[in-house]
Amino acid sequence: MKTKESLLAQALVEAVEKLYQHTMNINDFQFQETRKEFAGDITLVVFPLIKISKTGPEPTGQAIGQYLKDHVADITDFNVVKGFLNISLSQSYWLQTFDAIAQASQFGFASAGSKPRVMVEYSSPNTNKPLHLGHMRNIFLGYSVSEILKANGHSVTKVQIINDRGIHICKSMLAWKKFGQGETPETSGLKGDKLVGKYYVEFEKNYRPQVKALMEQGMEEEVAKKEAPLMKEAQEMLVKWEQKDPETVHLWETMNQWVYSGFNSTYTAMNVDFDKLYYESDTYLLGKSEVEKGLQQGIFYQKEDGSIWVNLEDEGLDQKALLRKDGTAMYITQDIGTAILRFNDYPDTAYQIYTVGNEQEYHFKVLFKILKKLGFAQADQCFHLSYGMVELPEGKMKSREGTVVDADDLMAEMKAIARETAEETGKLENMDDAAKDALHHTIGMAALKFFLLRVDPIKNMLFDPKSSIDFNGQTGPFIQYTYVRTLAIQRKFTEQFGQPEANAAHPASVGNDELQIIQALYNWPAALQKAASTYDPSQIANYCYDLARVYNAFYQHNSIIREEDTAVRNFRMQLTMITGRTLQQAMALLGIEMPERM
RNA sequence: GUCACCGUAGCUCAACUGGAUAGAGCAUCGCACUACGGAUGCGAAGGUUUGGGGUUCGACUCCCUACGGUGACACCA
Repeated sequence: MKTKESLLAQALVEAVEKLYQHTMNINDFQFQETRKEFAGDITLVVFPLIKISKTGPEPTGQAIGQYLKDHVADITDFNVVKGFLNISLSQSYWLQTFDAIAQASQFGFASAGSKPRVMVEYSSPNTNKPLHLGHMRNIFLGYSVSEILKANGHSVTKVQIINDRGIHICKSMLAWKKFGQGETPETSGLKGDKLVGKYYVEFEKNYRPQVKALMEQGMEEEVAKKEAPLMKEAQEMLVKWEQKDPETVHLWETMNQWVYSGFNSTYTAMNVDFDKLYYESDTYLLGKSEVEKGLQQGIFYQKEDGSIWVNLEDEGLDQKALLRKDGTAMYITQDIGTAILRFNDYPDTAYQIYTVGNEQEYHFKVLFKILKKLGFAQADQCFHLSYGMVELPEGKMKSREGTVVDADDLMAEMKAIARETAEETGKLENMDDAAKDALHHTIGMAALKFFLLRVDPIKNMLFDPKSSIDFNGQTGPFIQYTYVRTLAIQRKFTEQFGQPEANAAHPASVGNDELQIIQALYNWPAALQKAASTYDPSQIANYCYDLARVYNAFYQHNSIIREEDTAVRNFRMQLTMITGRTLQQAMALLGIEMPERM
């Protein structure tokens, strides 16, 4: 396929040479989309050229426009408005472009493995709490970015690090031991992660009054938090765990299994997956030894009390502790170990992308500098895919404030709304219950994923549970509906006229609505590339919405099956099919499935 | 206190990275319609892009400044 720019390139360079005796590279010209209110398919911004032409923007535009029109067959017309040269391209150019798009089975996708391997980390939950709305943004983002990078030719390894170690786990374990009376997911009917989460809350419920009581006796809050009997017990448990006390380790393993099976069912419902899981309990020791190695090499230094530090003041950062004076690992220690382990596991990895909330920007800045100091060249390219919070109207989402939106609950709610809406329309009467149920889930997830992904990741976003998520307008189901309609039309077309021919002759001329669709399809590769280079799925989401909207406008004003002219009818059918295909392939990059009916 | 990010219609979000008259959806009002799938389409109304300076042919975008909202600055994770 010839891009609009490449169509003009040669003649444009020539034009400037002949008219102004100046040699320019095609990349030096500035193009943009022509605004709707003007005639044209592509616009050259002429302001930058007036220095060369030594005349005003108008005459420059006129002169270049005329030259182009005279020398490029596919340019039918041009106009100059202020400093903008609007160029109109022939219908035959657009028809050829459409043919090229239609023939590519995965238009816009780069061939697999043509770019280096990238590792994408996402989700990475703690094992003491169920997944909530904040995780959902993380998970959908990470999954989508992985798919987008694959579509752009990268090999991708999807991973997560599971924070299965530390005092927070011990809190759940302790509370379960004290108050659980042997409760299990089987006996309680609770999902494993919910059960463990319940005992985490239980711990806090009993722990807080203890702290309060100590403070009332005149103890400082800091001290009271450490001295409360429950906390001391939890600390003892952590020590026992580190000493590999069999009973403690066994309980830890049992409760972790509960959590993992709970998480897995949530991941299945979300339709996301991982290529490899990393566990903090496996990586923190490696982190420790790497830090010690770094100390020997003089990259880090040790204070008198025995703690190990790195000095990043040269880099404009601070000093940072890497290992406590008692020799135990910290959060960053573990991350160092994990990163190194991953580079060892997948030596062809060019860099890692960490999908983690923006509150950890400093942490990752530090981490990448440390990796660099340790001699990992990949550190330069490592990227913190930082995203903003999902805020609730009443205030931020923080588990301690008790305003979490649980992931499983929310998915169930979305599904219920999808069911209601579907039943109102009543189009699914001859579908069996299992298929309906799966469909409602697909639609509910589309609404949810699209809602979370259509916003620029770096921005904080708002989720209002009361108004919930819309199914009309700029939404996932709107796009699904458009897709489903393209299939319905195709079915009916086939009934009446047989399979649509892929290479049917084009009509003599096509209307503006049709051109709009071709142009929207043409824009897909650019949207995909931008999404990949900026790690931003919202580019894909907004593209899908645009394409669906343009198609719907066309559909509303033009007949397809009832069109009598065979060539026109076939062509419109082709447009319909390629639109559907593109929507389906694009939405897949957001992790959104397209149903056959809805 | 220092630093980072954000601030666009009543609300939720866009704006091709410096380009034309800042665009969509929701909500409001009004149309279209035997509709090939109406979870639709068309239109109206809604904006001093938080305020104030600057840079230049041209600023939502870059710089400075004030204000507002987040967040980070632990031998927490």
